[in-house]
Amino acid sequence: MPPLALQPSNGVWMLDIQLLRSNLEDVAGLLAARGYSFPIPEFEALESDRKSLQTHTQELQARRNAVSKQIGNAKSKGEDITHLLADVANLGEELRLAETRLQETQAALQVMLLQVPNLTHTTVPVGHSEADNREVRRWGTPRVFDFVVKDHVSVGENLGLLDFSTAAKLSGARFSLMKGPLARLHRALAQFMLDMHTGEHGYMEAYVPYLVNAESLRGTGQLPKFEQDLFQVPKLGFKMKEGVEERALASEDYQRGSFSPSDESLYLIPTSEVPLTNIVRDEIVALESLPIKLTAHTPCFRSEAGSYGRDTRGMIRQHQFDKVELVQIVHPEKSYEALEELTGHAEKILQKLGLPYRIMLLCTADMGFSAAKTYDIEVWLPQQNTYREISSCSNCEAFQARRMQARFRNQRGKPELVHTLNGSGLAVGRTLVAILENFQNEDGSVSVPDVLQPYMSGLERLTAG
RNA sequence: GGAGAGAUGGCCGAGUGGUCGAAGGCGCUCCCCUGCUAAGGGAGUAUAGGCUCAAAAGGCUUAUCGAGGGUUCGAAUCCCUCUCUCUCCGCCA
Repeated sequence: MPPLALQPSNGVWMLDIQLLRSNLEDVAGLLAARGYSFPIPEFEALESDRKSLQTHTQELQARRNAVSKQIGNAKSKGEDITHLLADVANLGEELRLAETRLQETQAALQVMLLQVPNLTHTTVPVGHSEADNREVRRWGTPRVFDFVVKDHVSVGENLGLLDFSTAAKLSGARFSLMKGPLARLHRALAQFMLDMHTGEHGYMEAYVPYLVNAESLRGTGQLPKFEQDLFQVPKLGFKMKEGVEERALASEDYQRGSFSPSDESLYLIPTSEVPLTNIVRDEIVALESLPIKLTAHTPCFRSEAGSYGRDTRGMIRQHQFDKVELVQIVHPEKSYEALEELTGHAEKILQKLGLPYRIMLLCTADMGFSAAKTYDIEVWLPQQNTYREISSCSNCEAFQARRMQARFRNQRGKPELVHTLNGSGLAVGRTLVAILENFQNEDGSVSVPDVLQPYMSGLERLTAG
């Protein structure tokens, strides 16, 4: 294996490193509430190593810089410099050693800290499982059926518009094939959502890459911890890549250690939150440009390695699904306001479609890695006789911003981390499931929600044939 | 895929081994002068980290000229690898 590039010395920290140093116990307590046990002794040991190594290294660097400056001066005056050179004879080796050890310690610290999830907001209920999530409100009344309701798989397959066995032939389990008016309804949903968010809610539509690099995934928090959930794509063809590496490995420069290979893979996006949010990575945006509100309709790809056995039937849990995403980049003081607003934007879609739902405030145990506070929107599924997640709206506060170094210039003209939010507005596949189940008729047809009919050339029902 | 050129601070742009975190210009901020829709003069103006300090201020210090590595007492400058941008040719939805 060629040597991997080490992290930059001023690394990407996940929590505010200052906060961690000064309030270690408090932070660990908050993390414990969300089920993460922070390794305090290991951290303290690494941190104290870091401190002494860094001080020592910088002293050596300062000495080297001073002597080098003297040498420069002496030389320009034509003075003898041999005694100066003797001065720093051993400095080089000592410095090299110190730098290496510092880098290793920084890297170890970074590996540890990149695993640490965000701190939760004070309004988040402490809990141990999803059972402790708190229902905030409900909208709509579930329809009363006077016939036996079918699940979306039966509805779709009976119409001949949904075909899982062919999808399995093409790709394997957890893929779906939609046909005819059902495929169109799926497309109509995405169009409708985008039109609402751009036309009514003030988001700018974006078309984004579906393959992103590791930096982007690190920025939004999917890497390094959740690589197993992602589909990875080698950047170069294997053959080409091998050729390049063989040549490189044989080269004199590699032998000397001055070769750095580009072995970066790309990853299929698990959500367009990744490309949308990373738009501001390594940027300092103007105060006046906030809030930045972005939306995109993209496919999302998840390998979901850990979840086999759950929702095996139907379109609920797929390796590929479409989603319309909402992202906001906001001033830190406005982010909780923005979370309510963004959640409302997602709700509006369900209201327009006429699908009953409830809003759940997730408890500490059930939240995503990067989130400080999350509302899940759950849509009513009559066949399951329950509400199922269709959207997740989160305020990540400065967590992603810190990883991304995404900042704005505050009123004093100083860079400050932005806050980032994201939410599904909505998951298109699951919305389609909800429509198939809630709008099914006794004869097996499915009514098209009023707001979607204009996108379907006025079609009012999905019927067999 | 082939050939070539490039990447420097908010922007433009100089800088081929030393006192360069980086000339000059633009922009921006503050001050002065002048006074009518302008101009002139002066000062300031990167980011991140560490140590110090009760804290702020301040002080000391380190790193950063696309990224990583190498050579050197010393690298924006020399060498290597990678990434990206641009121009021309080819190919292509």
